[in-house]
Amino acid sequence: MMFSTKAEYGVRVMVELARQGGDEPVPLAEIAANDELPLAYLEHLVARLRKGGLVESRRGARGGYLLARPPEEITMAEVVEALEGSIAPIECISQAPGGGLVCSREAEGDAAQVCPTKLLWTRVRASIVDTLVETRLSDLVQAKPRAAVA
Amino acid sequence: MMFSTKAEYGVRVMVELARQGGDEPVPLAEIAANDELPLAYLEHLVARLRKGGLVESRRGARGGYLLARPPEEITMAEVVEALEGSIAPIECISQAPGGGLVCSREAEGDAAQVCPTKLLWTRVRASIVDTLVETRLSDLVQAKPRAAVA
DNA sequence: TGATACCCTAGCGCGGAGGTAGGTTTTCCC
DNA sequence: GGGAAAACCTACCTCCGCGCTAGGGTATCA
Repeated sequence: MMFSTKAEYGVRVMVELARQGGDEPVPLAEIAANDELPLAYLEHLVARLRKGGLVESRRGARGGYLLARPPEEITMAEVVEALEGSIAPIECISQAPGGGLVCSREAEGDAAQVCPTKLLWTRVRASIVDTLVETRLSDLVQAKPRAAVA
Repeated sequence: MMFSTKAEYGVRVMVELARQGGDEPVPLAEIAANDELPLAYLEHLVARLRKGGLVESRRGARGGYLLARPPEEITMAEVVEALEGSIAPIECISQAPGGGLVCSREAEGDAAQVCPTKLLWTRVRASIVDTLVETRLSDLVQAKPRAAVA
């Protein structure tokens, strides 16, 4: 297993918000009920989405959450990163402040000492990020006949 | 973080075995010393590699491990799967006994109920597996001047 | 016969995942 | 103005798997 339920639940919330479409804010309680997810826990996740600039909130009665941008302009890379933190397939690989990837195993002085497995994890990371960037929120929103709109 | 150190260490062991090349079995203690990894822990990992048919062992004095096949014929998908178990980006997705992917969230009776996020995780999984299959052990083995062969 | 190495089972400490609890603040509607 | 509805914030709690360690047993060589 690689992504936690943070990513799973969070993506579901985003899909649900995209479905409701309008300018009317959607209360979290409604989403929690629809997807049968724990409300209190969703609050933590949606806080991350908000800090990531993916979602906006309206407080008070008749409040709730809305997408900050149209679904076509939201990539799943943004969503997953907001929820899980920066995407790395393995602990020793992280992104340097410049875009490049760093392997903590080759930090030592010897420049000749190249980590042989870095190639693998770099490739894996790239393929994950690529498909997350290619997949937009709008791709996940289908017509699914919403059973009952209470 | 997505793969544990099981994958990290295990891949390193495989690379080390590929480097030593020959028909001479390599004792695990040597690999542990070279890579500064805990021997007792490596024993657990290499057991998985053996059960996965990737490595063969010789017991007793002058024993050790060898690759079961030449490095060009070993994909990283096999290695990672042996170490980590079946590759799934998220808990609710698993592979059915037939190759297809199953989402535990849509098990219920209604056939109309399609999980909207399944598309995403299916894509992610596919891209990971693809690059793991494409990358072979031989790709990771470079000339790295081994400092001192004791 | 001893040293060397693989092999197996058990257990343990810690951190993070996956929540729960309870309060505070903002906003709408009557 | 006074609820009620919702977002928001902080603190906590439990459980499980990761990353080991420990201590044996067993095969094989010199």
